[in-house]
Amino acid sequence: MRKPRLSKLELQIMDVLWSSGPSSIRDVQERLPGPRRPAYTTIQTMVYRLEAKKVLRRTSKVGNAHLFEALVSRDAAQASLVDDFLALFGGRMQPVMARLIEAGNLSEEDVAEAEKLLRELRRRKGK
Amino acid sequence: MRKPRLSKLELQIMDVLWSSGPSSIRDVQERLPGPRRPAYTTIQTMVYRLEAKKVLRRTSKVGNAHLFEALVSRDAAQASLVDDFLALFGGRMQPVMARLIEAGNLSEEDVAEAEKLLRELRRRKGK
DNA sequence: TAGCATCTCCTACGGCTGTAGTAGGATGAC
DNA sequence: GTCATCCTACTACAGCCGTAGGAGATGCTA
Repeated sequence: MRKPRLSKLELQIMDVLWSSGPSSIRDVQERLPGPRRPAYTTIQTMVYRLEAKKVLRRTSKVGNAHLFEALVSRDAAQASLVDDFLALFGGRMQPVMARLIEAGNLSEEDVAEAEKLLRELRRRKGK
Repeated sequence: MRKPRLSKLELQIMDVLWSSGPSSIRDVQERLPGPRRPAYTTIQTMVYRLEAKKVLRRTSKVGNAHLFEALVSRDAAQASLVDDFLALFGGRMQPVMARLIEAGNLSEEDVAEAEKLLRELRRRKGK
């Protein structure tokens, strides 16, 4: 599976598919967040392009409307996102963490959670 | 100061200015990493655009070459980067951390460092 | 001062993203 | 059956990014 490289709007669209399963264009458009929601045909264009990129595909029809489902997992897409992001920082985590903490985005609970995950991972690997 | 929103190449260019101080276009082009380095005029175009966006400015001349210096700090640029990145995850840190750890990007040292930073921040704020 | 190297400034273009309109086919309600 | 509604498929366009070439000015060197 190749790297997806999805934009913000593309991710929002995929989020609907990941959360709600196979959906029509209308479904996607209506479930998009915020008051400044793009027009129906805007979503349609993006969905068609995602289809061309094999990020999603048509499955079945309901009435004359197509349903679309994700071909790329949320995990895979997020992994690409993280990779690209890290590359911007030269792959070094430390400045990233520093920025996250200074911006107040990273709480003590987050760090505690991270530690727990790390311990689990080590245990799994060590075994 | 507005949000910079710099692309990968723009960041690489700014990195030279942040690291080396005022530089000519030739300087920037030669200090760019990797074997697939863009042409001189490509860098020039990007620099001109960064100038139009007020991310950098001309300072002086050496011979007939202009020197350019950063108007936006590395910290500010990185902060924007982090903000945009977090927005893609809905602002929730937990999935981000999980992905970082699973990808093996986040080491125990990184987490320890994060804790230290958090403690410092708490101390500074608490006082 | 003649010539070469270097730099500036302008122009161009293809790809991607976000935006949306239009034409026409299908569906459903009456 | 007819009409409004909904959906599809296609087309268009502007902005940004990466890419770079060409024309002409400037500066260095012999």
